[in-house]
Amino acid sequence: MAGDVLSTFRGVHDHGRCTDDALATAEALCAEKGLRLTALRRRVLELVWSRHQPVRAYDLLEDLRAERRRAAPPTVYRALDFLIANRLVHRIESLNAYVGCAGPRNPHVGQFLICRKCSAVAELNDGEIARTVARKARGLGFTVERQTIEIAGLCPQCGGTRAA
Amino acid sequence: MAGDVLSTFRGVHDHGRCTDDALATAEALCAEKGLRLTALRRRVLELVWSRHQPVRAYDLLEDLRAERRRAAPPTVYRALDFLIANRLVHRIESLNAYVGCAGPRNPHVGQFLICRKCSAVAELNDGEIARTVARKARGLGFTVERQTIEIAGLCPQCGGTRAA
DNA sequence: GCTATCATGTTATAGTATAACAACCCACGC
DNA sequence: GCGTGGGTTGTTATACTATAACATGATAGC
Repeated sequence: MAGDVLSTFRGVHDHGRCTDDALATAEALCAEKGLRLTALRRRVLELVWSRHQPVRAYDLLEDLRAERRRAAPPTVYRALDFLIANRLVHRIESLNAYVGCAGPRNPHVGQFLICRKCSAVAELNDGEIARTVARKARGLGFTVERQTIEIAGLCPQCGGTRAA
Repeated sequence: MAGDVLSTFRGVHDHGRCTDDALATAEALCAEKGLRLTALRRRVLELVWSRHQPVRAYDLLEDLRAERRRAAPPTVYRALDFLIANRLVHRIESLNAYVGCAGPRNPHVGQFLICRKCSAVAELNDGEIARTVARKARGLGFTVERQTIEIAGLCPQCGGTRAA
């Protein structure tokens, strides 16, 4: 097993459905935990999911402004902070961009395959990678708190080799 | 074996010496490859090494300006571009900062342990991690071009567990 | 020396993110 | 109901990060 692929590359799934699912899951999760998924936060989450690509903060801001004229940078950054803190969204460090978290209920670390051609992103949740990294770090006396693993290259559609 | 640790945490080595070594290696490498390690580029590389921490571009700029009044943002960014392209410097994506590459002659991928308390960074060159990541990605049909692996936490001095 | 090329200077601007304080809203206890 | 207290959002300003575009300068090979 290659591990769970929580978000697949473009074309491999029903995108409208995955957005709806993500919102429903977010609603349920926040209800369980007593978190306030306000209209603004919910809408930002929806906008993050609305493209199948990493989205930049100022693109979200532009979208938001179409329907909420008062939106300013802090509006979107604060919503993103909430969503990230509660694992509903991930930040892709190497792109300064954001993607919806594909499995907010799973314990996970944030491993991403990022296609440089079509910008599609797949989120992995591979325990073997996470454990290997953690073991090596521990062996050096380092206490791991957060793993940022971002793999750039070409997705299968854009020139990757066929999967086995 | 935990793999090579190419840059150790604060206090574990002779820092003045490692800076000198890095510069000497850079000189030699550029001479071999016909690259122009100009005074500016050499100085920026030296400034990157001069602290044992990730350095931000505008801190480098401030340092540079003390001795070269005409320095502007492109001055430092262009020098960094050259140094990164030739593997003499790494960019830490999660910090928007730069560190000297500890082993520019080794084939390597850029794996970093980053202490959130003292900001020390250790560069790993762990083949097992790199191979595991590459194998998983390949298994999904993805062609890997670049791995960004940044592990945040606490170094041994700041609260990490003792190394075995 | 000429010239092509690469390097640097210079000005301006694009892109990313946060500080600081004001206003609002809503759940809760009185 | 009525405050009141915390969390959310509005608002303005600014800090931080990076690049575009064009001018000028240095260098190497001919």
